[in-house]
Amino acid sequence: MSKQKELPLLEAETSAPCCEPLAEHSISTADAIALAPAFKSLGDPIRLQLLSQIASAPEGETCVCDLNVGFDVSGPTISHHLKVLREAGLIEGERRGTWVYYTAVRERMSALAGLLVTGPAAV
Amino acid sequence: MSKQKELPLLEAETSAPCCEPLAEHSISTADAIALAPAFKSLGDPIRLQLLSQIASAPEGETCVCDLNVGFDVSGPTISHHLKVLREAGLIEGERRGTWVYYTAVRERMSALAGLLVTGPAAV
DNA sequence: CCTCTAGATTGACAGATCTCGAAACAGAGG
DNA sequence: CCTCTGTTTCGAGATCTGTCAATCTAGAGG
Repeated sequence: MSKQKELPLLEAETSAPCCEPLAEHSISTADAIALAPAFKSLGDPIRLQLLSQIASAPEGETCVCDLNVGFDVSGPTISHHLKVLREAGLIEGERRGTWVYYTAVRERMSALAGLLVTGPAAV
Repeated sequence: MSKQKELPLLEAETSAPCCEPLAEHSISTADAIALAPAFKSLGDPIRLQLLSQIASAPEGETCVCDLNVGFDVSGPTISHHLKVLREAGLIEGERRGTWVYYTAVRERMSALAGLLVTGPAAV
C-alpha cells in the first residue's frame, strides 16, 4: 500500500517500458513492480467494462451518471473502481458542475498494449 | 459476491474478443468476465517478470531451473505463478526428462494487446 | 442561508491472493 | 530397487481486494 500509489508508468523513461515489448528482453524487477498495478487494475471484470464504456463513448467522455446504470453494484463500488482506474492512469475525471465526466487515457492503454504485443516489427 | 472464480478464457474465443479493441464499443459482461483473469494474471510483478523472461528467451523456451535464479521467492511460489500464467493461457509447459520448459503463447499476448490498442484508425 | 442531488470517502467484513514449509510426484542414474 | 534431484501439490497464515451501508463534500437552485 505504499508503492502503488505512484504511477511512474509515464515517467518510466528511466528504464523506459513505455513501448518496449515484454518479449524484447527481460524486464527488470523495478519495471515489473511499476507496471503490474496497471495490469492489475484491468484484472477486474467491472473495471474492464467501465474502461471499455468510457473509451468507446462517441464524445470521448462519459458521465458517471451513465456508468451507474447497467452495473449491479452499488454507487460507492463504482466510485471505488473508477478510483483504481484513475490511479492506474487509465482514465481521468473532470467535474463540470454537478456531474463528473471521465475520459480514457489512450496513450496509457496503447503503452500497455505495446508491452504485450509481440511486435509489428517481429512479424 | 463471487463472479471471478471461473476462467473461461480459453473458450472466450467463441464470443471472440480476440482482437476487437475495448474502445471500439463497450464489451459485454460475459466478455469482461472472460478477459479479466488474463489481465489479472499479469497484475503481479513476479508473473510479469516470469512472462517477460520466458517470452524473451532466444530459443523461445525457458527451463524452470533458469527461472528459479533471480527471484527472491521460494520454488513453490514460482511454480504457483507459472501455474497461474499457464491457466491464463499465456504460457505452456512441456516436460523433457528431468526439466520442464516453458514457452510463451504469443497469440494470447497479442490478443490482449489488441484489446487495449486504441487502434491505428482511431488516432 | 438552506436544501437537494451527484459522487466520493470511510469503516467494516467476506472472500481471494501471496507466500512459505512440508510432502508428494516424476525421471535419471546407480 | 533404491536414491537423488528437480518440480509440483498441499495445507496454513498473513495480507490484499471487492463490496456495501453510512457519512461527507461539491455544486445547483431556491
